[in-house]
Amino acid sequence: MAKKVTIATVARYAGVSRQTVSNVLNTPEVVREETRRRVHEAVEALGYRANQAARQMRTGRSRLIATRIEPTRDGINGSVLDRFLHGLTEAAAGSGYRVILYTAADDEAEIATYEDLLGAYTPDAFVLASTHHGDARTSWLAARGMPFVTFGRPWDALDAHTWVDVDGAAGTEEATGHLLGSGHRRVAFLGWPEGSGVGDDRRSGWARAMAAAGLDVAGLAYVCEDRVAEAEAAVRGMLGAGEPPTAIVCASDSLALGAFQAARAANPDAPVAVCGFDDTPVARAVGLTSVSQPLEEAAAHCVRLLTRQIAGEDVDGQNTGGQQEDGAAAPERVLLRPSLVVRRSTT
Amino acid sequence: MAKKVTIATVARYAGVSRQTVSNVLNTPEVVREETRRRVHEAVEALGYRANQAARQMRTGRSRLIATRIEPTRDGINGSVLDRFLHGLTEAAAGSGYRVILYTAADDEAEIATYEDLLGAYTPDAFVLASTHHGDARTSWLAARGMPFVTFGRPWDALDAHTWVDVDGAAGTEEATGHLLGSGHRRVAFLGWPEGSGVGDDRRSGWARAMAAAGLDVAGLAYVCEDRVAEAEAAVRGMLGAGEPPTAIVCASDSLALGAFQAARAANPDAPVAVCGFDDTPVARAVGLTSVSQPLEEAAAHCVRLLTRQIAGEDVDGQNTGGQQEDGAAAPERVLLRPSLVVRRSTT
DNA sequence: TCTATCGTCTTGAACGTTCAAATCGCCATG
DNA sequence: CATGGCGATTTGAACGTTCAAGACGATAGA
Repeated sequence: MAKKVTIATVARYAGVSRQTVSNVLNTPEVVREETRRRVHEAVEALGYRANQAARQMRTGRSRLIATRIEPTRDGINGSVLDRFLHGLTEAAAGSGYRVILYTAADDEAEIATYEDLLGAYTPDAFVLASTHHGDARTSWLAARGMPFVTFGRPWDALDAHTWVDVDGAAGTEEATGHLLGSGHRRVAFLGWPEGSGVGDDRRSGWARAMAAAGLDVAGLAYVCEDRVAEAEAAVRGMLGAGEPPTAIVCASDSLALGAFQAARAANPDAPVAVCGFDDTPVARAVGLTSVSQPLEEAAAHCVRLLTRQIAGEDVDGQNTGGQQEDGAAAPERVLLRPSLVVRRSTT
Repeated sequence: MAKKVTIATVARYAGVSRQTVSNVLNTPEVVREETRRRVHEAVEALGYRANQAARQMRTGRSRLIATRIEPTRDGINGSVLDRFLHGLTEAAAGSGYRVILYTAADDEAEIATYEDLLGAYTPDAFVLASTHHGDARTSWLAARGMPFVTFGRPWDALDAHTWVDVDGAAGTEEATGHLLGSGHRRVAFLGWPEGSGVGDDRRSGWARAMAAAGLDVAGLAYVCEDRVAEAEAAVRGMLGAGEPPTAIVCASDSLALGAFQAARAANPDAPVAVCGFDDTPVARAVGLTSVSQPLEEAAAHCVRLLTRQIAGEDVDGQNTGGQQEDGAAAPERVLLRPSLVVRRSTT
């Protein structure tokens, strides 16, 4: 059972003091090159790794990023957050951070978890997904000066805090444009009931594209809950009515799958074109055209913005009040453009 | 900015010493009831939370469970591990543990990550999924005496270490039995190429059920890669041949979806019955009968077995060699029974 | 030559917790 | 009445790291 290798072990091996080893690892520029080399050799030879707990004790930094893992949703779109989580873990590791998970049934429970986590593991930052109107979590964290980033806009006030999001409207706009380019004129939109930021945003992209083409959208906007069966029923009704659309842009792959099934049932040979959102495995499997979010990129931005916030905390006194010359004080926003993956459901 | 609340703050507030506070929290039985009450009040009033880093320094325990998050697979079945991960996070929280994530491209990279993690964050245990023949990770961890559990059997030697798994064979057996009960006689199996533990296991359940019913399986076992398109092609061929099956049990929902599409295309009015595995969102959405794994339960068992291993470590010297009266030394195995979710694809 | 400065390295202290040992009062036992 | 033991609590030390301050020799400026 090999004894634990501490900084003292390395120091003895290299014939220097503890602090010199620490300096080699944290502030190499203050130590002579030859010494640095010797210490590195010792670290290598002994397989030394800085103990995170001890480091945290002294510095107050845990190099941990906390985020919530959601219960699998009904729908098909759950996989989006999982891909994001994977991207986050990778990006974090690239910056020397690890991701620690928690669950919470609702916002209130989540805030209780914050208190727990902050007391015990003291993560350096939080990543919040699934933002919504009147989100209580962000203000709680902001009030405590905790660094955090949301993946998803704060739908109430865009400049409230740092966030990363994907431009859903641009996605549906591109999808609609793609259909218009194929000759479609009656392009419908199947979305969620009004009031959800994400849903309303996606609808607006469709409306914008239609308007730009000089087309009337009256009677072409449909609404239902985010479930396959409901979408299927809705589209069945839509196609049986007087002047049915020839293409449908959907707010999610769940809706799109339902629409796709209804379309094929109504006319197996030349079904109505259907376009989904999120490019989930199902869309790939079924051959559904869909809007794809750059999740890995979004996750990388989250980590980048967080590390910047954390670093900014160190020089706290300077940022508040003075000229924000370095811009570290102003919350940053990143809006990424999704891309359209064209498959056979729109050809 | 409220000062940090430490054990010393609580001690002063309650008029006792540090150690007494520590005792109230860790070994309440040694402290007088009245004192205990006073300390609890102080903890409550000040919102005290034990600092994990400091605790870890002293005890060597981090109360962290490390597990890997996989890159999203091609298929549809990725959601299985995500549900498991969610269950794991919840179960861990229930036992006072948190889940910390890492990624790794392959086994070798994963082992490198172990060294990193063990040096820095020193998790108390690991949970490994996606076990396979000749898994190098388990022996590495075992050699270092690291507590770990795999979700998935060690396919080489069942008694090698502690594991939790779902009885895939029982699942396909039940699915096959369900189809036989509906009057089907020519029930085919569509699985993965031989050599994967999971796949071979699932095939064996089907074979068992067929044998029990006295049916011949010659020419009824099909094989293809785990992709929707390939399954679709395979089943198209199958149904065009001389004596086609009337029902197909599949090793995954990906395969089942492909089979389902081919079946409906071949005969929209009375398609061949199809049964999948994993009860993924897609199966739910499309109406595919599927075998459902009790993932939350599996995760809970993992945590239970881990905490037991961790606790067993403390009395290390006693367990080795002596009579294993308490059984803590022998690796435990848990095999859970999946359940069949019947939907319209088999009626 | 004396002092100041710089580069390099070392020493003591502290972070918050728990372990091990010591203290103290009290009661039972010989 | 001395001794021992027990229950309840306190005190000192240690975990491994980094910060703050200091030491030491060499070089430069007055």
